[in-house]
Amino acid sequence: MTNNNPEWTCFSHLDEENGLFPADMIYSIHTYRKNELIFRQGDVCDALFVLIQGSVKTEMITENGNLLGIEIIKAPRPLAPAFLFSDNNRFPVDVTTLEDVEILRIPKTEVMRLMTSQPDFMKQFLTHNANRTQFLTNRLQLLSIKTIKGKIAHFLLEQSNEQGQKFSINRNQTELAEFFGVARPSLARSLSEMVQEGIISIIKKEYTILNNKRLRELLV
Amino acid sequence: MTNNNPEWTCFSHLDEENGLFPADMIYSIHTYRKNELIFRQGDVCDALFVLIQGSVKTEMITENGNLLGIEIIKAPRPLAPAFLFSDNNRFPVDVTTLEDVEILRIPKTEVMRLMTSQPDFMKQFLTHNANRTQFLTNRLQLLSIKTIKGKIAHFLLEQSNEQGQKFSINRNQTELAEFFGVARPSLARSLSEMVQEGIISIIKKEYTILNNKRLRELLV
DNA sequence: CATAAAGTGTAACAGATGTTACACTTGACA
DNA sequence: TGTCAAGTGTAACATCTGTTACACTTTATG
Repeated sequence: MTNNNPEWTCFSHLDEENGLFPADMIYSIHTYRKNELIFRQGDVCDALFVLIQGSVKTEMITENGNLLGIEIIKAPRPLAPAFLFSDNNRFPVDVTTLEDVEILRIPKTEVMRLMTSQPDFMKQFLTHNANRTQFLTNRLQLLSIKTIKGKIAHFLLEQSNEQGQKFSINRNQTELAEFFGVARPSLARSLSEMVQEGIISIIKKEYTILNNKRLRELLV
Repeated sequence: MTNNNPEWTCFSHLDEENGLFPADMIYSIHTYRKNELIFRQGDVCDALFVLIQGSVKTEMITENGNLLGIEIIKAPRPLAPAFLFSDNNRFPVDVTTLEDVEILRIPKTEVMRLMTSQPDFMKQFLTHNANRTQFLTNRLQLLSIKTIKGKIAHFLLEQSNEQGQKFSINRNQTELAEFFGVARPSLARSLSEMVQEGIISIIKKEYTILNNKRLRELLV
């Protein structure tokens, strides 16, 4: 999960007239200076906003999975596209620029028209939101598990689904602890206990699941 | 947030030919008996499945807000519509019937066609998914708060945004505790401490915020 | 190779929450 | 009105996690 979502790179070359969008698309471009508050929590979200230049920060769950706090969004990416069509279509957070930014604004009605006339646009929009939902669902599952060992088990079992019993994890303990929303020494304690109990082994960043059954039991 | 989502009631009368869908819509109807496992976690989700008769249970976050566990879905409602368009389009959970059910299946390509040809269908689909995302985001914010008093503060402040400083909550302590994912006596302890500290008052199910500032400080 | 920075293992202690148990209050209903 | 079930308040104790601190190991960099 990266901030530079390839789905939306088309927008970064909007001015090159690359033909992905109809010539008659209704839109406007807005520029803001560094450190401007451009959306407030509660603002009505009646258009699709796409960050096409620069970066902003919001306070929400981050795309790289860390807990609530500051999320930094870099162009090109849409801003809260899921809220455009929700019944309570208001921004859930404040959005502040980190540098000079350019934002593409497409009115909701125009988005609707694009969706019906441009299948590729629709597909991108749907896929982006679907991925976001899946990501949120997964994070929610992880956070719903209350014990640290349970979180570890959930995470490792997910990895092993994709990569087998032995795999490497490219995050250090500090990053993992943030990802789980726990304190680093607490994570280290849980990990070393799981190693001592023979459930997993850790050599550098190589994790091996030794006892699948007992790992599953930790999920609770 | 109710299980009988009015957005989708159109599907419950599909056989009445009410004209909401084109006569040439491609679909199939599948029936299952009670206690059948109809989807497995990991199954590819290549069509839109709409439960039009009966009820099923899944293990996920529930729509009424309780933590992981059994979610009961009653017709009419789509099953995991967000996963249809995600890159990893697989069911995140097992789905089991609770009674005899009927499921409408619309292939992905047909969904795409409907979306472009039927603006109302598209709108319903988008709105449903948007609401779901908003719901998940909100739950995630709540779960990200680690202290019980913080969760209570988040919840009460949300209520007061909608209803002012004084409002009634139609959940009992047990339900609230489940909603927060904490133990009931622990919730009771935190509530009574907040009352003693003069931050809120509780009379029956009437909650009043007495000290907005201190309540906010509990969010951390 | 030397050194600093980053990462890891671990311990002692504090604080928060869960568990269990029980008394009391309220509300529904015969 | 009496009775029972559901809901609430609260206490004692167990358990888990966070905090802080520090030593050790590994990695990056000059």
